[in-house]
Amino acid sequence: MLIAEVSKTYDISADTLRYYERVGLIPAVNRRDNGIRDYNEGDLNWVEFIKCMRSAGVQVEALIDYVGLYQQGDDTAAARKDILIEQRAQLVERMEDMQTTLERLDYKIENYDRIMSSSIDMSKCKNKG
Amino acid sequence: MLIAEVSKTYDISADTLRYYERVGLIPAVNRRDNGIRDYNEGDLNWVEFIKCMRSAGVQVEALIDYVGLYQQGDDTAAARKDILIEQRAQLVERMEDMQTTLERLDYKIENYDRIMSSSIDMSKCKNKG
DNA sequence: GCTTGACTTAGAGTCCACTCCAAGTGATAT
DNA sequence: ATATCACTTGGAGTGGACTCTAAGTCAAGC
Repeated sequence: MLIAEVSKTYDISADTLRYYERVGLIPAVNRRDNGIRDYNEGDLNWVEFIKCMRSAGVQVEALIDYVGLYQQGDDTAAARKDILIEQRAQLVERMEDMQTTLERLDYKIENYDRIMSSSIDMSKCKNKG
Repeated sequence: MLIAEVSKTYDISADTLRYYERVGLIPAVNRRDNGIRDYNEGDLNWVEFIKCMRSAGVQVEALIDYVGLYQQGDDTAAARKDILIEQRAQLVERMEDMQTTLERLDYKIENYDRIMSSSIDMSKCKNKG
């Protein structure tokens, strides 16, 4: 699959796909004889995985480390797992912060509901009075 | 409360506190006669609110808009509420992405557990055989 | 009276993660 | 053969959110 179609399929710009490969966030992509990228299934799996991780805010550097270890072979499985566990922990922490903020936003929004409905009541009184 | 103590209390650098005020992310802070910031309770409430929002990734610009409206008075309550609702929606969306990624990480970590325990079994066999 | 230390400002610099640009190649359509 | 178009590269530029620097003010302690 050419980069344009990958870009469309996964909604990632071609520039970003090239950038991901350049910095080692995905392993080197399969190429045609003329050097043009021709993503195979394995390449697409990486793209999809990285898209998922990035959409959750997992840092590029952690993913680069992960991919680097992956390319060094099976011996690195334990180190790779450690990276995933660490990233998971950070993810959970961020989600907890977000949950706190969500509750606070809900509270404030409810408060605005109350304020605004009471001001409507007052205007009704005015109109009536 | 002087900026140094606010910085310590809320774990936000003095530079960041000044930056927040400069760009309008919090309303102008109370000052002593000589111009030195002396945060009162209202100021601290803003600091705490902004810290909470930023820790969840709510964008600075949305918060600047919110604070701007707040300073324009009660007429802006509806617009402020709209901002909160919009930010809440974005927050929920990000949390959903994160939930998806979390599940995927859990799956991969479990997978590493399986791979690695099977490789331990093999080495046990080796040692025994 | 001089040093120390916390504060002030405007503005420059940094980091991350892209995003864009210029110059060039190579296959296809007219 | 010439234009079009998608692709290639290295490197420069951008946007968001800080973070740091330089130059200066002010109050307290020796």
